[in-house]
Amino acid sequence: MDTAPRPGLRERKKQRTRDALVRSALELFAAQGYERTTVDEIVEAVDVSQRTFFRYFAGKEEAAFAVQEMTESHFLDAVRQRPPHEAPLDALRRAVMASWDTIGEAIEAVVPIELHMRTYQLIESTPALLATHLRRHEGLEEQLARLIAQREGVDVDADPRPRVAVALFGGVMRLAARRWGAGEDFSVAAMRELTASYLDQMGPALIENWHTRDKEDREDTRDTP
Amino acid sequence: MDTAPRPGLRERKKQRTRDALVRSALELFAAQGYERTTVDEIVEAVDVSQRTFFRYFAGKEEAAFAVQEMTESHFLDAVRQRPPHEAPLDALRRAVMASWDTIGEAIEAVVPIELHMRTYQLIESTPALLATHLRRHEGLEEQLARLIAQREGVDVDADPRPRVAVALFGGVMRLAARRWGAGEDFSVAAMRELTASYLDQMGPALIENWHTRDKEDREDTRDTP
DNA sequence: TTGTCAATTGTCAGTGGCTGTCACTAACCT
DNA sequence: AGGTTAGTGACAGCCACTGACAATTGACAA
Repeated sequence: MDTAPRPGLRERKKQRTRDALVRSALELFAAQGYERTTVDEIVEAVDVSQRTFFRYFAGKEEAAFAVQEMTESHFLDAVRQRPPHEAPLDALRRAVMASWDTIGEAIEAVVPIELHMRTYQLIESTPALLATHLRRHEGLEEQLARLIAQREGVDVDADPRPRVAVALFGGVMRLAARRWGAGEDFSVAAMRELTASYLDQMGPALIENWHTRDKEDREDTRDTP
Repeated sequence: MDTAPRPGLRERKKQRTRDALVRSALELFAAQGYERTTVDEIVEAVDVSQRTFFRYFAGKEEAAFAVQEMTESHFLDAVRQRPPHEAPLDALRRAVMASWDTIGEAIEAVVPIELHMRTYQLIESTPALLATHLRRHEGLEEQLARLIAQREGVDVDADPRPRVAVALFGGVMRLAARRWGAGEDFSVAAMRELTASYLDQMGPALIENWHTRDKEDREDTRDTP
């Protein structure tokens, strides 16, 4: 089970180079923006050739998502650890909250958490990065759907509910992230509160009539009711 | 209100050049794929300089989404035309269905519908295009949320329900599109059916217990219920 | 220790998307 | 007709990214 028997010098060196590239990239991105940072600048700070950078990362973007990658698999693990009696959406919600609490350490091993939060904010505000982020998010939804289907003992392709449930959940999670990025408070606590409050609104938003009181409000100024 | 008083020779020429570039691009994309098509190839078929292409489109991608742009604003119009007594999610659903019916003509003015469907399929299957598509989709959701809030007479930023409702709806619409792209039948009819069936599952997916029968299934193997 | 093999890296040359600049031409306006 | 403006082409250049080949270095055995 232990995935670390003994890395070996070569492996360790590789890991160090990779981490250094990620750190260099994220710092430069945070300092001057994603587009205004060239790959040459990134590699210069680590003192490797540009070609080496592209051997570690398929593109400049991949370096920007290196830490995100970690948090995503961490979240998937959190979902897997949810007790099976929890309802699907409940399990997803609790998994998110739980993973916020424990992801910190893993991140710090590569970059300061604050830098990661700034990167996340940068992703939300940089069109090119946001686009890639959303594509990755869809990939995650597919994996989640399979997990949920497995949990509930149904077939992902035969029963639409796993994918629909995850789509609903994912839609709201994205909304929370978007609003978080548009706000002022870039703390984890703010993210957590926003997420919770939006998830709470899933039920109310589905209710047919949003106006429980003052029906006068709906006097139609149109001709055909 | 009429936005077409008299185009003028200059305007007409510009429109023709733009349409020709879109058609050329979409045909080449469909024939050899997005990445394998160079801008030089696109402009050569229309006999303009590469520089001109980039004066019409911010990038190669923008040409790929030219027709999508039309369908999106068409859909927004359909939402605006929904009678105010329909519940938000009901109005959205009916607007989608209605816009499928009437979008055809507008598309044909630029490219054959079949080419548009192939392009849509290409977008779903090309990572770079899919990413951009998803970003555009989020932009659309924001506009939708404002529309819904206006319809219901609430404040988009004070009341979370418009954005949540749209997020739920958008999530399911994306799921339908994704599954459509993964399937075999690339017809509008197939898309319509898929959409309807997934929207029907929104309620069921939110139900706490997916297993209506055999409660034996849920005997908890854990200690803390 | 040393020689061999394979993985990692650097160098170089090139492609393709995209931008700035500038001069030229064609459409518009009076 | 003549001046103004918009659209265009040609050219130079930046930057992300790739293929090919040579140089280096860790891994491992003789």
